[in-house]
Formats: sequence, C-alpha cells, structure tokens
Amino acid sequence: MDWNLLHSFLAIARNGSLNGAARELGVNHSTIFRRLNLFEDTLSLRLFDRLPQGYKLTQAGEELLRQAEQIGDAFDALERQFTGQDFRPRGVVRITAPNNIAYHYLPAWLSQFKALYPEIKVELIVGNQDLNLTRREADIAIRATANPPEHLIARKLADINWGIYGAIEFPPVTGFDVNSLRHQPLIGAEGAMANLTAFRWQEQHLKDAIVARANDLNAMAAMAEYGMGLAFLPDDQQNPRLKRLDTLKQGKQSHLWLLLHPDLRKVERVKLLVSHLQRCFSEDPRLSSRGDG
Amino acid sequence: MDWNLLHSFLAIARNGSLNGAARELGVNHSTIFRRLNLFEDTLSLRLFDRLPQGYKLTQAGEELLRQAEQIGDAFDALERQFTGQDFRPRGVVRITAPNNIAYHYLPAWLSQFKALYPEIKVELIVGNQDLNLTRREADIAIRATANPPEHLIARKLADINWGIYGAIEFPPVTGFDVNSLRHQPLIGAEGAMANLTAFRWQEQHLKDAIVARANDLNAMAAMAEYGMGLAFLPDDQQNPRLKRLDTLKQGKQSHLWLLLHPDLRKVERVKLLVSHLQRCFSEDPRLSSRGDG
DNA sequence: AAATCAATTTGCATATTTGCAAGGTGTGAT
DNA sequence: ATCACACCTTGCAAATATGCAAATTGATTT
Repeated sequence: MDWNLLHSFLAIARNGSLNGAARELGVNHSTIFRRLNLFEDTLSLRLFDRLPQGYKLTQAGEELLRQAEQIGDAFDALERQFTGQDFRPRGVVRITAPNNIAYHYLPAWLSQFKALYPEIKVELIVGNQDLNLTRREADIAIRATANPPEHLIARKLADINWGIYGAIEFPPVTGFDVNSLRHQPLIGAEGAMANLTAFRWQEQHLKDAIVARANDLNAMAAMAEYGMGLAFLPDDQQNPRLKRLDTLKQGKQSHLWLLLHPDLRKVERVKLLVSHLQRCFSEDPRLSSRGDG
Repeated sequence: MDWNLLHSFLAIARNGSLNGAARELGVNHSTIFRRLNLFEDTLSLRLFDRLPQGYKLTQAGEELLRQAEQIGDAFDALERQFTGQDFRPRGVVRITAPNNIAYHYLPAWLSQFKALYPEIKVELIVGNQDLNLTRREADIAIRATANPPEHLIARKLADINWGIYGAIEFPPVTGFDVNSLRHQPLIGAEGAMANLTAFRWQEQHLKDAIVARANDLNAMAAMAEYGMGLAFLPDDQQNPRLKRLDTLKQGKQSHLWLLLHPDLRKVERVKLLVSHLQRCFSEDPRLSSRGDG
C-alpha cells in the first residue's frame, strides 16, 4: 500500500476540502484529487461523499480516519524527534525579490522562518535585476512575470491583478469607473513604463486627469501614499500605507513566481524556505491567493 | 514528510538488504537504494552503516526503527481490515504463457493466488502464439524474448540461461566440456530450431554425438526425461523430471518478460496477479532470479 | 592469485506523478 | 436573473520516480 495515500486522505479529512489538504501538504489541489481517487480505487471504497459544501466522510471513511489519526500522530511524534533536535538545518540561503515584496512581505515571513530554523541564514537581495541562479548569485528569486524562464524551476506564488490605490486616509468609495476617475488626480507613467497595458489605457481615457508622472512603480506608490493622487499599481506593490480602492480591470494580469535552479531543489534549507514562502503567499489576503501555492 | 520513505526504511531494516526490501515492496532494488538515500538526506541522519555484509542499523536507525515498527504494524492492521473483508477484488484475468511455464510453474502459483483472492477467476491460455493484448485476448502475457514489444508494458521476470539436462536418474557429474559431451548421446535440433545459437554450436562441435532430433523444445525435454540422451534447453523448460547437469555457456541468454497492455496497469485484479507472479518468479530458485523481480 | 558471486551504486531511458491552466458546478450576494 | 466566488475536475506538459542494465566493490571459493 502506498502510505502517502493515507496521508492525503487524513489531510482531506482534517481540512474538509481538497484545497485545504493541498495547503497542508504543500502540493497542488489536483494532486490531492488524484491521490484520493487512486486510494478509493485501490480500496474499492468510497471514503468521502462529494457535496457542494466540500468533502464529507462516509461511514467507511470515519472508520478509516480513526486508524489514520493514530498513524498520523505517530508520524508527528517521529518527525518531532527526528527533525526537531537532531536535525538542525544550517547554512545560507540567498533570496532576491522586487523592492516592494522585499520591504512589505518578506520581513515578517523571514522572521517567522528564522524562529523555526535559527541556524539558517537568509540573505535578502532587493531588486529586480537578472541575477544568475546558475552562478549562485541567488538561490531563490521571486519575480513578477507572465513567462518564467524555462531553465529554472518555477512555482506560482500568486496572481497579480492591478488595483487603484490611494492614500490610507482616502475616504471610502464603492468603486470607480472611467467617469468617476476622470475627476480624480492620477499618477501617470513615463518612459518605458508607459507601455504597460494599464498605463496605455490610462493615457487613452484619462490623460487630462494625470497630475504627476513617474517611471518607477515604487515612486508611483510613494506619490499615492502622500496623497498626490491615485495610482494604478499591480497588487504586489501594495503596502500598509496604501488603500486599495478598486480593481483595475484594464490592467494586464501577471503572476508572481518563485524561481530556483534545478540543482537546488533537493537542498534541505532551500526546500524549507521554498515551502515556507509558498504557504505564506497562499495564506496572505493581500494577494489573490491561489489557495494551493 | 514522504511517508513511503519510512516504509522503505522499515523494509530494509526487516530484510537486512536492498534486495530483500525490494522483494518485499515489489520494486527495483535501485529504487530502494534511492529512497533510503533521500530519506537520510531529508533527516540529515545516517540510518544504516554500509557494510560488505549488507546494511546494518546505526544507533539513530535503531531508534527510528522502534517507531517505524509501530507505524508498520498499524498499517498492517489497517490493510487487513480494509482490504481483507470489505475489499474483495473479483473478475476475470486472462494470462497466457509458454507450455512449460504453464505446466510447471503457474499451477502452484495460481493456486496460491486463488487462496488469497477467491473471487478472481484466472484463465490460463497455454501457448506462445501472438495474442492481441489490445483486444483483450489476454490480459497478461509471459514470454521469453530478447526484445519485448514497445507498445506493451514489460516487466522482467527472469534471465534465461541455457543448461544441459538429463533424466532425473542421470548419475551426478561435475560439469561437462566439449570433450566429455562428445561421449554422451545428445538430442539435436531440426528445422528452424537449428538456427538457435546453442544448437548451431552443437552442430559445429558435437554433430556426431546427436542421436535424435526434434523441432520443439518440449519434445526435446520429453526425450531427455526418458533417457534418450542429454538435451540443451533454456532454463525455463526445466521440470521436476529433468536434472540440470551444467550451464551451457554457448547458449544465448534471453529473458522472461511479463507483458501487459498499458490500459490494464491500474486494474486492481490485474495488478494483484502481476505482483504475485513477480514475487513468485523472483523467489523461485529454478530460474536465475533477478532477486528483485 | 584468480575467478566467481552477491550486493550496492549509477547512467540513461521510460513510466508515473504532479503542476498549471482552464472549464465546470453550485452557492451566495447583488 | 446575473455575477462573483470557491471548490472540484481534467487535459497537457513538466517534473520526478523508477526500472533496466551494467559497473563497482568486497567476500568467498577454487
């Protein structure tokens, strides 16, 4: 018997959904879906009723769960003993991320990681420049792109939609359309930035409302923070001093990827950080979580 | 944690070797090798000392084994409950095998299988003809060949060497060479059979010793059984009424394969029979067992 | 000392699992 | 009634595991 099938069964039972189980085990929800079906086929038993509200244990499933829990507890105890004290992963992991992710997301998460693994040293390289992962200039890269490079392993962290952002003090609104935006001071783009879909649309429809321009998203965000006007920003640019007022449907969605070199995928400290970040991204409401990062 | 890694560790600990663990779990010994190494890397622990005599548990391995045994026992209990009574695989499995395998190997093994799974009906089709697995003329085919067909899934069952066989009453010998064979009555080949490597060598070096000929291996085996002379036979032709006197190095080694159609690999009753036969072949001393079927 | 044997280790190809993306479904909010 | 959302299911491509065959190693036998 494939012991991991029971592991997946247990996670579904504990979480009540494929998505929840996927988060717990750090795999894709479609993987959990297939493992459960394989398990049921192997046993010739239905373990869950598929309800619109989620997966509900059948009678056979309830019986299996009692033993699965014991086995699960035994594995937990075993892992605590063998990976808690005896196993102290150490070493350096270098991670690079764009400015905003580096400033507003990673610090909290990396401090959580530090608490879990005190002997792993994380080096954070801020910026969006093309570092060479083959030469170990960074071990992990977080990048926003529509097309991750093919020579690297890519894991999707989040979808990035565009939003309309204002200063934190901006009064509550129920959304914007092109007409209501026309009456707002707007931060526009210049230089190469003007080619982005969101800003091309802005130029076409809202050129007269633009009161300031910048060629850098961080600068646009800063201007919005200080109340110079509303800024169109991808959601990974948000921070606690900005208020997300609406979704900008005219912005082209992109994706945040975690990239790493294939040779590092089995390095334990890298694996641990990758798993940790995937979980943090999937649970953070600020980004359109995929729920199964 | 990948729970199957513990399963593999437990099997090695129980059997004392990669080969033994492989037989128990029905996988290749190299798979067990890799799983153990992955497990040790994951835990950053050495679980076994690699000695020439085999794998010996380290202190950490002994500690892990205590908990692994409990988990293993829990899985065994779970499997008995969920696959012993509730799960009764049923249906028909058609298997085809060459005459000698069908007469002298399969009956015992299929009766063992019947005891384990009383509601699976096995249909045995004797012969070497090309049945169409795609049209379900047979579900499983056992065939001796050097090159299994590429559209089928092939699992190696055994290497087939050639041997020199005599009647069961033949006096003990310490082996043969070309000179000592010259003084023995030999069974030769005719027709297409004469093209086989073993028989070509026989014609070149021992033509004068040939006292009878046949174009069929079963017929040659029968002649040897009744003492007409010694026969050169591939080892899968042996039976309890024949005595293997020596290995024939001049015979071209071939292999016994278990073949099945890709669509059937997930059908439970087929999987069960495939696993059962692989184990039986790997444990039978009459064939040059690969030790890891 | 050389040959044989059994077990381990490894490169390469194949098989299988998994992730991604998208479609489908049902519920709840508007 | 329509839309948005969350979850489930599936096709295809990518990633990973595994099997096969052979090389390596050390012990045993000749």
